Amino acid sequence: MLEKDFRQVSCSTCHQRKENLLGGLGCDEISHIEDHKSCNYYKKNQSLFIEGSYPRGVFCINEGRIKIYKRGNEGKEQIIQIAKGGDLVGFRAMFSEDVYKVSAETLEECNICFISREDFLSLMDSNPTLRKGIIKELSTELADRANFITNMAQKSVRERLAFSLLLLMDIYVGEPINLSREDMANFVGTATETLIRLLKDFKEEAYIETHARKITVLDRNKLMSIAGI
Amino acid sequence: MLEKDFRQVSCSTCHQRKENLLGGLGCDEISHIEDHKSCNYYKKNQSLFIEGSYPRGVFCINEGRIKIYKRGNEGKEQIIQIAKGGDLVGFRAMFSEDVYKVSAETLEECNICFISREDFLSLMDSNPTLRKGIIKELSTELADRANFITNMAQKSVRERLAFSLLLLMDIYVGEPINLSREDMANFVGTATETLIRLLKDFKEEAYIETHARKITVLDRNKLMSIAGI
DNA sequence: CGAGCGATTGAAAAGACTCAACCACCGTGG
DNA sequence: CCACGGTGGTTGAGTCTTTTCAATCGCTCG
Repeated sequence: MLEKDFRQVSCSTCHQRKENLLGGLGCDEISHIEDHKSCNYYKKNQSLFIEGSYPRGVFCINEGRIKIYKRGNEGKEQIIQIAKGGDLVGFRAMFSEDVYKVSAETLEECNICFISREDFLSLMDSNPTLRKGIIKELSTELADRANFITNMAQKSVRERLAFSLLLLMDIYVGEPINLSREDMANFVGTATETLIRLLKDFKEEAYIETHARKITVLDRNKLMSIAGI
Repeated sequence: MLEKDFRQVSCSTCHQRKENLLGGLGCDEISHIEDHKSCNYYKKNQSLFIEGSYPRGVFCINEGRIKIYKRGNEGKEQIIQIAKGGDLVGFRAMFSEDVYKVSAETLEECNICFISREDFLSLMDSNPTLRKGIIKELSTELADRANFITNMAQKSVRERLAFSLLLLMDIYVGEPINLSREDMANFVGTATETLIRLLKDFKEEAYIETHARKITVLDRNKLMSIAGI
């Protein structure tokens, strides 16, 4: 269904760009990126980058969703974040001058542009708006992660699931949440079986409904009260 | 013992500054800060800032340790980070143009300088080195927190305790770890009683020794293997 | 010396995980 | 067209870690 979009995207007309961190660029800057970026189609479950490799640039998601995750000692994934169209991904490691500490993989078919490290950094040097946007973004995510840590440490799995479903609603706007049970468990931070049992509870209590793997939230307020918001 | 340091500190001779993010400042910049900063002595358990308030500047710790924490729904603290002499604290919320999402409180007697928001931001505008340092710091902490989240989600309390003790060794260099059991439990993310029981285990297995509340690590390697490093 | 807080211990309960089995759907190849 | 194999989803049962609640201890500070 997305076939029409799976081709070279133009930054100058890209609606995603206008809303994201690159929204404040000038015409000359855009045309420079336009000439230097590459634009690629990704299949489901394809890797963008993996933990331990060196960053070569940033990914600008045009269409599709990707998971950012970290592997624990037993190889189990912990999903840290799910990014969607419009999000910039992979720039953190570039700044820390270190290898990636997380991995990124598509959750569905994606269309993603790539801007090289050099181009992006020089853009940042010359554009204070972009710079401030990046710093603000980093700071906001830092606060999000402090919250994530606190949730992990103090909330029950049931509470975390409610919280996660609310987060996922903002990532799957206007469509049902569509994640494998395993990915969802790795996002909530629990075992797949536990996740399934709790989803069943929520379904029986009519907070959500499911069609195959797809989940629709029916009672947002109730989930908020369970999550403790 | 620290009485001698509890007075006005000079940035130009401050050893902490030379090692931290402000190490790359020029003479004129330093003297400007020198004139505008304030320097304060804090007692133990004093608050630097609390969640929900607006940031008015950054704190530069000259001496002493502070905890950065977030309160969960039941009011329980989750310690996100422990900062020590030389660390800059409280600048993240300044960039996100939002209220603090965490609180900060001294763990012991401290000597802390304060630089106003305006001074710090103008310094950042004019000094690319500082700017890059800040961005790098934010990125590094983001990676640390991804790791923290993964630990919380996947490791047992025993493993997390071993990991936390190793982190604390780097914060209490050359002296025993000195935290209340409750603070330590809130750092590890567990109940105080559970923490105490596990400390007892570690003591019986001779990985650590304790004198009153103070903890000395005896077998670093063993802790590393327990933590899974 | 007494109050009170932090530290410690014990016992019971609860939450979550593991393991094992089963089901359901889907695409493939005969 | 259908049997087959495989993956992902679901369920059950038992176990174990961790929490909770309650009680005691011990030290420090007025």
